[in-house]
Amino acid sequence: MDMKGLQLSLSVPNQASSPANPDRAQEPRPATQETLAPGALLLRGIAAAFVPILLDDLARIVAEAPLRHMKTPSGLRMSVAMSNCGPLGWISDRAGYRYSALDPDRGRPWPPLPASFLQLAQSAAAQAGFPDFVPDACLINRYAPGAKLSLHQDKDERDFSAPIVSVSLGLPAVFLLGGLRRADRPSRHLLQHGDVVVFGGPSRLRYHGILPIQAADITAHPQLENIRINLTLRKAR
DNA sequence: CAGTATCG
DNA sequence: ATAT
Repeated sequence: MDMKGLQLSLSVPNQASSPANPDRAQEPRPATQETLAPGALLLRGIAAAFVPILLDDLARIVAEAPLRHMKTPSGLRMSVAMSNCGPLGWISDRAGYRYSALDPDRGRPWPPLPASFLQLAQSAAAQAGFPDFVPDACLINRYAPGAKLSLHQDKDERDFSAPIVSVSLGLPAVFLLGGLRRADRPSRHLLQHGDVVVFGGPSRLRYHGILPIQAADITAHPQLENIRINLTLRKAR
């Protein structure tokens, strides 16, 4: 049977609807914000004005520190390709999850955190009630169609008082936001190009994840053809 | 357990 | 959805 047709006909609970008018599908969306949970805020479209400089900086970063598929501690390949910038980078291998000042693939420091990343993250954090956010790590995630990130907690940082700031570019994704226990049923939220999620305070340790990405035609940015890029800024130390 | 396999 |  045609499972794709069936899935397209099903509504996704708790998920925002897409624009009905195709002519407006890639217009800049007005900046709106939605509280997903206490301490978790979705800022729709706020990265739009930053996109050209973000992509320019991103191209230089991944030219120096290439995206790669890390391994889980159990030795399995992650479907999301990752790199980092900033003083610290999140890495995963058989030795576990941790932050490292050196890119293990190159034996060199990660590229610097660009001003564009820092300014966007601090602006988003301030709007969410975290005016003093100073990230020291940015994880870069590249999702091709089919890539996903199953439900997990960000708990490798020393300082849980700082929020996580997550920037979405390119293909849309369904974001799962769970509770503090893995068994808590997640809510679902559509993340689109230019959206930023900030989660901190009582939501800092919520389980979260991304459903498998679906291919689509976004057309606006050749660098984002058929991929989703997620920038996740953190204070690791 | 940031993945995958298997089950009803 | 559930085990791991």
